[in-house]
Amino acid sequence: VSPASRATARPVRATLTHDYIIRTALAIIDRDGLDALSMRKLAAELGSDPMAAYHYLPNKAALYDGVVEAIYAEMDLDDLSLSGGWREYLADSARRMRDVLRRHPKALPIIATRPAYPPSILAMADHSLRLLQRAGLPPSAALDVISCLRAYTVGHVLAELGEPVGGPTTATEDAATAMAAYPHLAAAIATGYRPDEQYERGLLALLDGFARQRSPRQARDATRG
Amino acid sequence: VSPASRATARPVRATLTHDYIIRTALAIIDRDGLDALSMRKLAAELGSDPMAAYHYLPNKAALYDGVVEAIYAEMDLDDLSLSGGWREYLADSARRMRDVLRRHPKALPIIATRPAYPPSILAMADHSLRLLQRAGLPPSAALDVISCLRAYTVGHVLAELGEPVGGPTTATEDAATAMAAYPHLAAAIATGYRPDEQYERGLLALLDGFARQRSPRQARDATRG
DNA sequence: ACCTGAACACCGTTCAAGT
DNA sequence: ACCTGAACACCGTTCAAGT
Repeated sequence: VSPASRATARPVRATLTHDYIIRTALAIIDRDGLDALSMRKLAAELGSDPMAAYHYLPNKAALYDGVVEAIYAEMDLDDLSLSGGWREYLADSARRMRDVLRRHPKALPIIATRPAYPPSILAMADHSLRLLQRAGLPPSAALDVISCLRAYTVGHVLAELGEPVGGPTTATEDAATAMAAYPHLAAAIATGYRPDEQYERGLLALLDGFARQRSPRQARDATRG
Repeated sequence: VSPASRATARPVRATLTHDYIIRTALAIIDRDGLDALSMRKLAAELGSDPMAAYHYLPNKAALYDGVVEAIYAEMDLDDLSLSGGWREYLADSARRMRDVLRRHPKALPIIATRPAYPPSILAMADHSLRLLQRAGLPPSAALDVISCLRAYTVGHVLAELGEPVGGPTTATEDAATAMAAYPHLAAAIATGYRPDEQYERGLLALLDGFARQRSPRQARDATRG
């Protein structure tokens, strides 16, 4: 490595691979944000012509798809305990999903909206459904359970870490001042924001609620009063 | 109005107002999608120079903020019953939120990520907290409840109607083929997708779960077995 | 096969100018 | 005050060309 090439920071070049392109794109997103990722900037980071990536990808949307796939691939399920009951398994896999999303806050808009069916997610879903059906739930109800858990998890991470799509808000009144007129809201917010505890509470509430739906008689009794 | 100006479709021009600009922007998003909204296209629709809007808005991000605000303003709470218990009120306001989000699927990415504290939302939140505290919850726990409900609602609508941020996916394998290897998943999906019922199930599960957390002894008993 | 480079039709926004 | 129009520094992608 010559001193000159060391001085030019990035372009060390590793022959360009689909995988290498995707990993570089994810690095740019994590570092500079979703809007900062352009085909031209990606090329500069790769040390190639802006058009070189098009030999491995049909368009920029495919780049996004690859990035989402790469993120989900980070979720390893090997140490996910299969021995516990359905509640433990569903809770653990939801927490694991949350952890992965939280690792890439700048990528949340594409994670939350681009379709992706990576083996990790599908395997988790399949095992979840198996456990739920074994516990007495019909297939459609079981699917509802895991769909709602996923929706809750994505929504919660988005609320916690999601950056405004379309660029930063023009600083007008912030939350604190707007809420001054609402006493209960102001008081509640003053107690602080603890996203981990909040997520955990909602997760357990969802699981408890679904467990109760499993036995309708019990649920009906509890609803009164 | 001359025949010529009637022939040129759009540019009827109404002197340009902040409100009129925002409403036109929302109409473009609803019709053509988020990426189709450009300052130049907006100007064409308004019948003005591309720079005219900058007299009412500092930048495009402010346009997005206005659009989100306008969407939330659609939610009218006047007929939201205040007489029922906290569960009825929380369920109703969550459903109302969902209805508004579903009316603007193309705008979901900005709704889900841009901060907005419109009176409608704040008033709803405040009343919810009041009811929850009256039911015995401490302020922080009450805030957790409504935050989780909002996260769940946003996440669910996003999963149902969210279009891929960054453009349509390059058609590779679709969901159906990818899931062939996962029998429980395939069987569950074959039963069909009913988003309304699914949302309702998750909503009630969340509320049931939170209701149970309210009385810890009862919850602890139910957890075993 | 893999990569380049010019070119096209777009962007958001600045800036000086018009009324 | 309100709006225009040229200009700047960007975009994603097509297309012909190089090795």
